[in-house]
Amino acid sequence: MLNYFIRMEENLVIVESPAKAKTIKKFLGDSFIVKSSFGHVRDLAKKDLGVDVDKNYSPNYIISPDKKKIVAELKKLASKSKLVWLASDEDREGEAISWHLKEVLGLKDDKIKRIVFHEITKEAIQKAVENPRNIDKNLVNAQQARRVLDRLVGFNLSPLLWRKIKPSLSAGRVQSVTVRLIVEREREIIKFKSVSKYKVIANFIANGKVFKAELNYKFDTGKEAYQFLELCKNAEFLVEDVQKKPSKKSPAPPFITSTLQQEASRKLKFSVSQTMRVAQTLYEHGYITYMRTDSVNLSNLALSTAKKSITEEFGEKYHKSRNYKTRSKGAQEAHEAIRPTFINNKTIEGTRQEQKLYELIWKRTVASQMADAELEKTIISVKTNNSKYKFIANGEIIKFDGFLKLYIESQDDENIEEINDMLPDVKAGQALSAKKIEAVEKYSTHPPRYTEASLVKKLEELGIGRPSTYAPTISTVQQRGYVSKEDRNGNKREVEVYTLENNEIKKRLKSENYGAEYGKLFPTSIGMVVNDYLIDNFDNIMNYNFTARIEKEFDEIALGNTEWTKMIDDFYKPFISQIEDSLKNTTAKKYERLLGNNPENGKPVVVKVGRYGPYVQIGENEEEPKFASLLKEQNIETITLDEAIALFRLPRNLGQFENEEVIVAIGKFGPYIRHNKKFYSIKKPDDPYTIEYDRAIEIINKSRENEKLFPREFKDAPNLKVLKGRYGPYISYNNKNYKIPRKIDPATISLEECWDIIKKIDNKNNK
DNA sequence: CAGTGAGCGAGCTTCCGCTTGACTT
Repeated sequence: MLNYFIRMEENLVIVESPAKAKTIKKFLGDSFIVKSSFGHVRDLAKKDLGVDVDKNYSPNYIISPDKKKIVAELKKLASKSKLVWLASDEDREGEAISWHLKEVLGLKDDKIKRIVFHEITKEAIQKAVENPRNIDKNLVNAQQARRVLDRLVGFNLSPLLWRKIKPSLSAGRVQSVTVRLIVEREREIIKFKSVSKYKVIANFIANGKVFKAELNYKFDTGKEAYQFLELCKNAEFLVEDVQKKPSKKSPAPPFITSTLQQEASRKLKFSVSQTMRVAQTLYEHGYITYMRTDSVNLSNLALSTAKKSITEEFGEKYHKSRNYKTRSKGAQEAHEAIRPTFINNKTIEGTRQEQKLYELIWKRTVASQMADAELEKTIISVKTNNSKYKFIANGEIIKFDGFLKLYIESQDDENIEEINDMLPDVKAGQALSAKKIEAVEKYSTHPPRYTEASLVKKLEELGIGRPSTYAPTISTVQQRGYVSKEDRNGNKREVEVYTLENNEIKKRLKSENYGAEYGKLFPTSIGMVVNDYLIDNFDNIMNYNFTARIEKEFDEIALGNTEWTKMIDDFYKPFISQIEDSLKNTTAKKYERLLGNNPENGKPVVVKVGRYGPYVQIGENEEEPKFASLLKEQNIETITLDEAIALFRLPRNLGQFENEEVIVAIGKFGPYIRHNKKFYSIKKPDDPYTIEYDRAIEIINKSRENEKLFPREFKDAPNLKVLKGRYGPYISYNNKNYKIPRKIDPATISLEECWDIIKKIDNKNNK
């Protein structure tokens, strides 16, 4: 068929991912060996800057330590092959991977062929093999510029922070702007003042049907709302206008990395990293296409199988072929959208999580090829004879469900308007009677804090970061202590409700929860300090458009219009003088805030940020000021005087037990009792501020008894033991270990439960 | 990992993007 198929093993094909290698092997026959490089094989040396800024930014590349083995293997195979096909992805990073491979394997130009394909089908691969090209050095240079710039920024800014703020901190083009987003959102929330307004909803009756309509005005006070209801007592309600409008909804495009992360978060409550882990498994099993992509493109094969699948299951009317266009900034489109490899497989074998994520991908992919939903929207406006305000009723009915049969995209927005499904058939001029009219006090809500997934959405909109880095970036900013993912208990408040019913107005108070947060990203005190320092001194790099701007310059390099070293030089010269200037002339603002005076002794209470993080100090310029660290969930910008003083109520010394002191305090992992160098955690409903001596001893004794239980043995199973180890409780059986799930208490676990766990884990491993 | 907050200074930390293991509990 092809000239290259001459002798066994004359061709070596190198791709980036081993799963891809496996698939391609099937399409290519015996004369091709297909191997993977596992991504980049070389990177800038890490021990210093890795770039010689005095020698025209010459990069010092070394083979990454974890790639030494694979490089040696590839070298050996390459030397035995006649041709080496470099088949890494068709984008900036992929081109660079091919070039680095050519360099480290010492390959001459006439021994390599550069090929690319966007989908893994026999046709696409054959076409690629028939159309080889050379390595695009301009594109490689664009990658070198990207790499070198990130290194110059990161390895100059970070040491500056070590000097000015605290060791081991970090800064970079992506992470620092990520932290900025979270800090600025938090400050908006701190500034936000919630106000309440009165929203009026009427339940009208027409043609024997009840429907809801909202007043087109919200009252500022309960008094005004009350006065309006008074007017409604004897009012006539007339239909002023009825509008009917056809409308339609279209399905969302197939998944890319960021949208998969968002939907898995909203629909399945997966964290961003969890989504990627599960998707990786699906990919490795061949169930889905590659999961790190920014392309919404579907292969022709996928389009035709989706069509077949939809027509067979729902009928021809439900199918509509669609090609989506990628709209995100800086997309490089080396892959397809994330879709099932075989669209006729509705379900797969695997863990519950794998099945759920697969089902989500399947539905989204198929729905994207389905017909629009056809709706009819109705708006009825109702006027009264003694007020200028009007009631508006919104109705929406589905005339044809189309893609909605399969998939509805979730929204982040929590304030969804009330919409009637079917409205009664009323005519202009028709009189209505009001069954009930209610004015409810509604508080405005602050801008929402970011979740991991909504942060990814924002980063993608700004063109910052890549599909392969969203999850790692989120974990980096948390590891550095700039951001933490937390839950917050809400508070209760009472809202006023005025109800007009049977010509009588009643007032009542309704209690509601507000301010509860789940899995939201909060900036830490140190995150805020570092952010402010960077914005003060490096506003260019901290600008949300910085990445977009340099991306344009990388594009010029890729087109061959700019020398990459020239672009870097233009950036570096002013940047390094900013760095030198900051080293000499700046100090990070010492954060200090006076909260007030301690009511007990009148001494000033101040929040500060020190070497070990944020703390409160009582008494200044004294021989012995008192210190206390802020709790994990407290922030220097929001802590109050009362909260600060409460910190000094701990540690508490409850007295002596067995000749050792019993101390209660709050540590890194929450409240604890310390006794004789051992720690016992205090769990709710016990409270470290109020717990008494007797109860503390009880906790110590209970924990001791609990310890005595281990190792637990069962007389019916001599080679089975329940143990507690470094990573938590586990079962040891026939020299194999099995983790005990968190929801099962190892102190009371039964033998049957042990067998269950063993069976489940063994089954999973055998698959 | 459990209690620090002065200052000195050895030696360490750090970036973004491409990809999976090896961890075993």
